[in-house]
Amino acid sequence: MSPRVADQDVRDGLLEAGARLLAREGPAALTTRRLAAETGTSTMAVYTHFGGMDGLRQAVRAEGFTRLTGYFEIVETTDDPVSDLSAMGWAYCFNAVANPQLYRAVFLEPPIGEEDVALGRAAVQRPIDTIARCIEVGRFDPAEPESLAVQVWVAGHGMITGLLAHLLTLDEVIESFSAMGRNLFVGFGDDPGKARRSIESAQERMRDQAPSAD
Amino acid sequence: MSPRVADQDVRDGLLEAGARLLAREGPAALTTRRLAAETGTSTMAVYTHFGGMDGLRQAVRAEGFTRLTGYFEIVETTDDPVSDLSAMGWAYCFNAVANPQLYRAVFLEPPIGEEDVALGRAAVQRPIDTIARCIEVGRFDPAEPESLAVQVWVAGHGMITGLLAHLLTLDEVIESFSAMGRNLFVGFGDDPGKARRSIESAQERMRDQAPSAD
DNA sequence: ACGGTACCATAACACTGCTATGCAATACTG
DNA sequence: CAGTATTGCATAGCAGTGTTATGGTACCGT
Repeated sequence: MSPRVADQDVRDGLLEAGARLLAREGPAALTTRRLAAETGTSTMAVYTHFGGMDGLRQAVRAEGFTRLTGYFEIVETTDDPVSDLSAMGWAYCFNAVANPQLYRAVFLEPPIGEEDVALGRAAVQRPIDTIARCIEVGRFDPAEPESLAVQVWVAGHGMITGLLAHLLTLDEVIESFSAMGRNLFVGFGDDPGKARRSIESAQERMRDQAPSAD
Repeated sequence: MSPRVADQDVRDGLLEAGARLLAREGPAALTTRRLAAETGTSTMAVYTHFGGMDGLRQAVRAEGFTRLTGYFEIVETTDDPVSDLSAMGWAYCFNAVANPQLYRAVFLEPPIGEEDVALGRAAVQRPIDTIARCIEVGRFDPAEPESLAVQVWVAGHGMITGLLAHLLTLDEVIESFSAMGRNLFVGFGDDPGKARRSIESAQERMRDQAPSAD
């Protein structure tokens, strides 16, 4: 199929340039001719490697998922799973704020293929495991971790998209983040005081992981 | 400025055709030439009336806000403000499911002009008033209604966008809708039993307001 | 009735994704 | 090792896009 090494180089170059162009100049900059100029090839390379712009966008989308997984992994596991979960929430926000255009492409565009949905669900596996741990140690009442994860993700995703559309300010997001976290965690069964302290400790843990423009 | 009546007719025709094309065939169908063909004029009409495609898209956006306001207004005010608030949540979802492309254009695109943000905040005035009523009658603890409204909107918006991106299923949305509502309302100070009953009554009230394709 | 103005139809420009064609270099095959 | 087959990309072109410049035309105020 793809025996030569140089082919993979061109493919990776297009993917890297695509993610970079999208992140820095927005979706309008993601054109075949621009990609050809950036990678020193021609527009046809996009078709041989991705079948067209839609295919390349889908690949960039997958790249965004893996980048998100990376953000989740910088959160270390402690003996306070609620704090870990909150920290992942902040990591999620940092990823979105650091790469807003990529976040848009990944989570707001309608999926080209169904395999993207599978990729997305795989990316949130670690938060789901953390929620399961919250249940195991008795912080949350027994429940389906996936069901709780949906609520947590909805809260984070809703805040991020509201922020990206300029319908919420950053201050509102920060305030709501803590408030919604408390309300949800207490609703899940956690003690109000413990929930508040876990959320604050997460904020402390993530303070130095400030978002850096990519 | 605009003395003749026919001018307004052309403007309204473009706007109506724009909203219809966007709703039925998606953003790709929203082109100058297509609009010209639909309204029986030429591409220049878009420029005289809206200054370009961006201006027309912005106008369609505003149309989407007013349509949302209309959905809120079909919810009658009762003596249970928590039920009213939940019913508006369902109305919000119905609007989004009935006009997904319009919802995308209104709430997911980055705002062209800041006046759109003001329009959006005006559209959610009625839910905010309802939250204020929840506080007045003692169902919610004293708080800034806007602060609580942000959390409610974030929950609804997050679920809708997750649904539109095929990252959530309709079943997940319906389940989460009730669960998040309960968790948030109880966090706001409501009695768990009362919250549950109000949400269920809202679901009952809105049962016949099923979303119809536009 | 006439000047002025606002509106729109026509045509063109630069740009987009995409396809057909051909060439060059690689990989298989005897 | 020679010859062929195949893969990958460069070139050029097509149909489509938003936008602009240029006219013409119908209206409005006087």
